[in-house]
Amino acid sequence: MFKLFFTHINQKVSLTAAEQNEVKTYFTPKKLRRKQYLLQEGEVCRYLAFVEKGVLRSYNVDAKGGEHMIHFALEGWWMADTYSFLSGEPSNYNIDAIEDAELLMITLEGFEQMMVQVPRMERYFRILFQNNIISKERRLISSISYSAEEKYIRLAESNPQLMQRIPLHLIASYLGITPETLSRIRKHLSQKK
Amino acid sequence: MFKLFFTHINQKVSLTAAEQNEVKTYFTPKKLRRKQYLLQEGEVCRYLAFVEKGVLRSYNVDAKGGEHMIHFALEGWWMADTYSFLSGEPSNYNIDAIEDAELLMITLEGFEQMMVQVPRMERYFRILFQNNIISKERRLISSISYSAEEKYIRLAESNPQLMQRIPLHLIASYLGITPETLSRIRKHLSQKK
DNA sequence: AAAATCACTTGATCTGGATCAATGTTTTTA
DNA sequence: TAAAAACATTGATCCAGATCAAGTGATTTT
Repeated sequence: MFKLFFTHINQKVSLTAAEQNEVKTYFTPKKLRRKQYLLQEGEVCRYLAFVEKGVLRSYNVDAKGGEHMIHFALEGWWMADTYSFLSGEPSNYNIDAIEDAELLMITLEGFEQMMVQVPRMERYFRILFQNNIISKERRLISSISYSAEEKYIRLAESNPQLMQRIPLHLIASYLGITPETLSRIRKHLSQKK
Repeated sequence: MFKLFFTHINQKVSLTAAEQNEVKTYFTPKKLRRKQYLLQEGEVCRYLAFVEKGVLRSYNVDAKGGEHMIHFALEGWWMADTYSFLSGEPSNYNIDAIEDAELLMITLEGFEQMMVQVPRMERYFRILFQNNIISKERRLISSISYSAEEKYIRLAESNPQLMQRIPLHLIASYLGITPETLSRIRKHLSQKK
C-alpha cells in the first residue's frame, strides 16, 4: 500500500526505516470508487490525500450550474482543497474519483504533528510545495498569456499522461475552454501534421 | 534593515535572538532604483529577495513585444523567478522595481544551507509556500472561471493596497486583460454606485 | 438487450474583450 | 520649465472562442 508513497518521498528526501514506520502511523488508507466523492462543496476538507492508484479531480460549480475542473491527481500526486484543509473553512470545491482510486490520507492535526516529529517530512513538503508553486505558475502564465490552442499544446507537452487518462471535456474545463473549442483545436492540429 | 523581515517571519514561526543572528548572515541587502532590473530574461535568477521597502514586479515579453505582468511584490513579500532560482536554468522573465526598493537577498546555496542549519526557517518557508499555493490557486480560478469584470473585483477586494501602488495598465496586464478593457470596467463600476 | 446517459463532433450564430486609432493628462527627464 | 515619455480614456471595428443546436457513437444502467 505504501510502496509508491515512499518511492516518491525518497526521491526528494531519504527516510530511514524508523522514520518510514513513524510516517506510516499518520496515514489512513482509503479506497474510492469511480464517481465517489472525497469532498463535497460546503464540507471542510479534513484530509490531504496521496494517490496510490487511480485518478482524482477537484472542481467547482458556478452560478449557472457549469462545472469547472480545477485540479486532477494521478498516481503519485497529492490532492486536497489546500485552503479548506489548512484553514478549516468549508470548501467551495468537490473532489471525486475519475477512476477507482486508492488513497493514503492524513488529517491536519496529523500533518502538523508529523511536521514536528519528522523534520525530514517537513523538508519533503517544503520541496513539494516549491515544485507545486512552479507548476501553478506555469499554468497561470499559460492561462493569462496564451491562446486556447497554445494552452492545449503546452498541457499536452508537459503532461502527456493526462491525455490518456482524462476525458477531453474535463481537459477542456481544466484549460478554461469549452469542449467544442477543444474538439476544433484537436481537429485543426491533426490536419496540420 | 531587518525590521520588517523579522516581523514577518516571527508571525509564522518564532525565532530566538541567536537564530535571528544566524539568519541575518545569509542575507545581503540591496537597493534598487525605480525601473532598475533585479533580473533580466536569459539570466539565471541567483537571488530570492525579500522586499523591505518599495514594489517589484516580474513580467515577460511575448513574440509581439507585448509585456505580461506575472507577479508583483510589495513590502513584506518575496520575489524571484522560483523556477530559475531553484533549477539554475535561465529565466524567461524580467524583474524590476516599480518604486525604489530595499531588498534582502539570499542565494540558492545560502537558502539550502539555511534550511539545514535553521530548521525553523524551513518551517517558515513550508508555511509561506503553503499560503502561496492558496493564493495562486485563487488567482488561477479567477483567471479560468471569471469574466474580466469579476476578476478585477476579486483582485480589488483581496488586494486593495495594490490599487494605490500599481499603475492601472499593469493591473490590467496582471489580470490578463487590456488597459482599455480595464478602463471601461472601472467606468462601468463607478457608474453603478 | 433496451434505454438512458455520457463523450465527442460539426455547424450556425453571437459576444466579451481585443485591436486600432485618436486625444487628453500626468509624470519624468533634461 | 519645456519637451518627451508614460498613463489613461473613449470610440469604432473586429475576431477568438462561447453558446446554441443537432447528431453519432460508446458506455452504463436497469
